[in-house]
Amino acid sequence: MTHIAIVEDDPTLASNYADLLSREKWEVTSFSSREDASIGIVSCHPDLALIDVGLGAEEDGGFLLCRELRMIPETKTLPIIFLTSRSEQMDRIQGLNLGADDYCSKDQSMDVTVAVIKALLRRVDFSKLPDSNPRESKKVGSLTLFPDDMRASWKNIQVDITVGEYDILAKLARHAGMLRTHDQLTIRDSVVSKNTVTSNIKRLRQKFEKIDPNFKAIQTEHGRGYSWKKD
Amino acid sequence: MTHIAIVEDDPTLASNYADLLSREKWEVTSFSSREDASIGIVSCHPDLALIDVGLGAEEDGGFLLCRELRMIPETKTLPIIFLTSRSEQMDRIQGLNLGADDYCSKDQSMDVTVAVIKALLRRVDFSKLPDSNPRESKKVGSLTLFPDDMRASWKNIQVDITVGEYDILAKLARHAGMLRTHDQLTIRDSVVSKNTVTSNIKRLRQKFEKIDPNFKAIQTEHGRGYSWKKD
DNA sequence: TGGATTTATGGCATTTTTGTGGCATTAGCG
DNA sequence: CGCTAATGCCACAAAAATGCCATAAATCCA
Repeated sequence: MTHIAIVEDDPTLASNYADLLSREKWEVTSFSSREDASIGIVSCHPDLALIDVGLGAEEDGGFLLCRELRMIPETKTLPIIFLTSRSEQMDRIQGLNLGADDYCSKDQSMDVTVAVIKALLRRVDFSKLPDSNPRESKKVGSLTLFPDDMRASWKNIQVDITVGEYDILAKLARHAGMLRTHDQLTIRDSVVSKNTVTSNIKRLRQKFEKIDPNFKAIQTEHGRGYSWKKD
Repeated sequence: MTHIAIVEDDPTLASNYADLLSREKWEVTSFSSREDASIGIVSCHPDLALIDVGLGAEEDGGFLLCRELRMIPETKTLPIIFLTSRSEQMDRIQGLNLGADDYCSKDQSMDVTVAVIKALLRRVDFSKLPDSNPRESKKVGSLTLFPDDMRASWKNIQVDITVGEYDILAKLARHAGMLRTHDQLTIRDSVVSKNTVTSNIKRLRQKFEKIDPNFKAIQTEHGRGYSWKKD
């Protein structure tokens, strides 16, 4: 699954973007400060980063972050798109010169942002070698997540889960040991009933137990939510 | 030397751009009509093309050209930047959906254009692949692809497929075993024609099954996309 | 311990996604 | 210009995924 990082300090906007991108079936990780982002992005290695230019107190925290990321080997070539509320052309030039790939005005429709992201992802994809790309995977104890195709395996046995299930599983496992509330595990709009999460957890457990009757990694924290127990 | 193609029917503008780009030490080739460009670009294989949207008599000759180029194997992944005098947001989305990489308004300073070009070149450069000869036939299990004439054979029996079908087949088979999303299998607009991929998959399966009733190499991964199963 | 609340479960309804055949439109070519 | 094949589009069918509900079980707290 394509993984996109958002760096935006306005919580409302951040969640708007998160919603929008989730709807495109992309995995989203949000950061609200430059400090969080520069550490987090390196460790969660997203496929693309969406960065608000006017981040933090400084007028151009986003630019600083971009410069920073471009100096770190792991993120030297990370596709970066700037979000800007001001639409002066200097911004665009400055951003591009710092090593960003493109920019989007926050004033326009978010459809534009999606189109820009898609175009950039396509460009990056064009140049992926067919064979030299081993399937990316993330290991959390006995669990292995394969974001590329939204699959998972437990003790090296492939578990046959659906995309919705993967979504929840990934959210749990990515934050292993930490509590995830119902809301945090909800896939789409928060309008849907809470049973949805419950149902998916149920199905996940069933599928894992079919492989390993002793499976206990999904822990329910009564009244709070769920968590993934590292083994 | 980086080689850039300009497609612009206003001679004054064309020469302005040519000057500007030459100043960046880039080699420039200009075309003034869609017809010239579609032939010329294929044969002079530039590193990037700058295309005026309002090319020729039609209001959107540039779009037509882009679509054309995206269907020709040699220019399928050519970096394309649109030049537009109108700056409506629909233009940007439409252009991007046609497979372009970015756009620039002709109203702004040309410095912006240069910055955009540089950003795109940088992105392409990040991932220069040791180009394998695209003319060589490629074998993937029982399947053999012949890029020259866009044909394919299955167990040494020639399958009579069309270019559009070849396109999708190649994308699937070249990434054998890996998931290809709907978006990845289509170059053009994914909003208007979502069934296009489905239709082509359908036809491909039909044609392969006619040869080999047991054909199962195209696997659908529900909610994810399709993949080619190695045999 | 008992009642209130939260979570688990199985089954079923709904929604989403994919497959199929047919037809309309378009591109390519002589 | 007109013919033919390719392509895209649509409506409906089939399959899969997802959400919902009633009820059972578990947990919490007074």
